[in-house]
Amino acid sequence: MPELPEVEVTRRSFADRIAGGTVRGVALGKPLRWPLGVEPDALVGQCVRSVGRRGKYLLMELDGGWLLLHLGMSGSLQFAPVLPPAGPHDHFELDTSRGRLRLHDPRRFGAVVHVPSLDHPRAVRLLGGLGVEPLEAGFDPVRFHQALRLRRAPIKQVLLAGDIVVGVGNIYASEALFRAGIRPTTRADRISGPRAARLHGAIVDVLQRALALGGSTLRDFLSAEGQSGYFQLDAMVYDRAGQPCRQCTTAIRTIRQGQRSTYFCPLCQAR
DNA sequence: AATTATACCTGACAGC
DNA sequence: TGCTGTCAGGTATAAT
Repeated sequence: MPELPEVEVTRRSFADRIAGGTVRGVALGKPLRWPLGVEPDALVGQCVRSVGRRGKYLLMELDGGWLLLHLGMSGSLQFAPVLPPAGPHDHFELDTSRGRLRLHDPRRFGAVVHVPSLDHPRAVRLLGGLGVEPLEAGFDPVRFHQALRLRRAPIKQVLLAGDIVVGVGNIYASEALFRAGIRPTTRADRISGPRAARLHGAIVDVLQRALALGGSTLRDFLSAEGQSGYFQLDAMVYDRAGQPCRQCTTAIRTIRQGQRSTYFCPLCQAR
C-alpha cells in the first residue's frame, strides 16, 4: 500500500504527537516479517525522542535504541489516545503516555525491528543499501543520470530496486515514467542525460504532488489520523489498462516486469 | 557485480 | 455456494 508519500504522510500524522511520550507497554499480534529483536518489556519506560524516515522505513528513536517500522504492502499505522479493540490484523502496538500507536497489516509483509543503534549490523543491512532521498538535495539530475548509466536493467525495475533513489514504488514508477515520456522497458543505461533529467523532475514532481495530496490510495490507505488520500483521482496510467490515455487517447497497456504490473501509453512513451 | 526469481501472507475478485 | 486461479502499494534473500 505505501510508497514514500504514504509513509511520509503517516509519519507526519503522529511524529510530533508521540514525541516525548513514555512507553507504557508493547503488544504483539501474529509474527511480522522479522522478529522484534528485543524483549518487548525492555522498551517500557523509554521515551520516544523522535520519528524520522529513511526511504519507506520509519525510524523511531527511543532512549535505548531505535524501532524500524516498515508497512510492507498492506500495512498502516494508527495513532490515538484511545484505540478500538485490536482486531485479527493488528500485530504491533506501542502504548505510550502520549497515545497508542498500532500497526494494522493483513498481509504481514511489514516489520517492526528494534536495534540498539543505527550502526548496528541489523540496521545497516536494512538501511545501508538504500539510494538517495528523492525529495532532498542529494537527488540531482546529473548524478541520477550517472547512476543510471551503470545499469542495464529496464528503467522501471531499476527505479523499484531503490538502490539509486528510494521511495518510488509500483504506482509512482509507472506514473513518473509516463510523465517523462519514457517506456518502462528501456534499459536504464540507454537513457540520455536530458531524458534522465526529465525523469528526475517527474519523480520529484509526482512524489511531491502525492505528498501534498496526502498520499495515494487505490484501496485503503489511511494516515494515522484516518484521513484518506486521493491521488488515484489523477493517476495517468496506473491501473488504467485499456482506458484511453489522458494525453492522446491511445489505449493504456499493461505488461509484467519482475512479477509486477507496469502501465504505460505506447504512444506518449514511444521509447 | 548486476540481474532475476523466490519467498513471505491474506483478502478481493473473476470465472467456473 | 464453493472452488480455483490471479492479483495486490514491498523487499530481503537466494540463485543465476
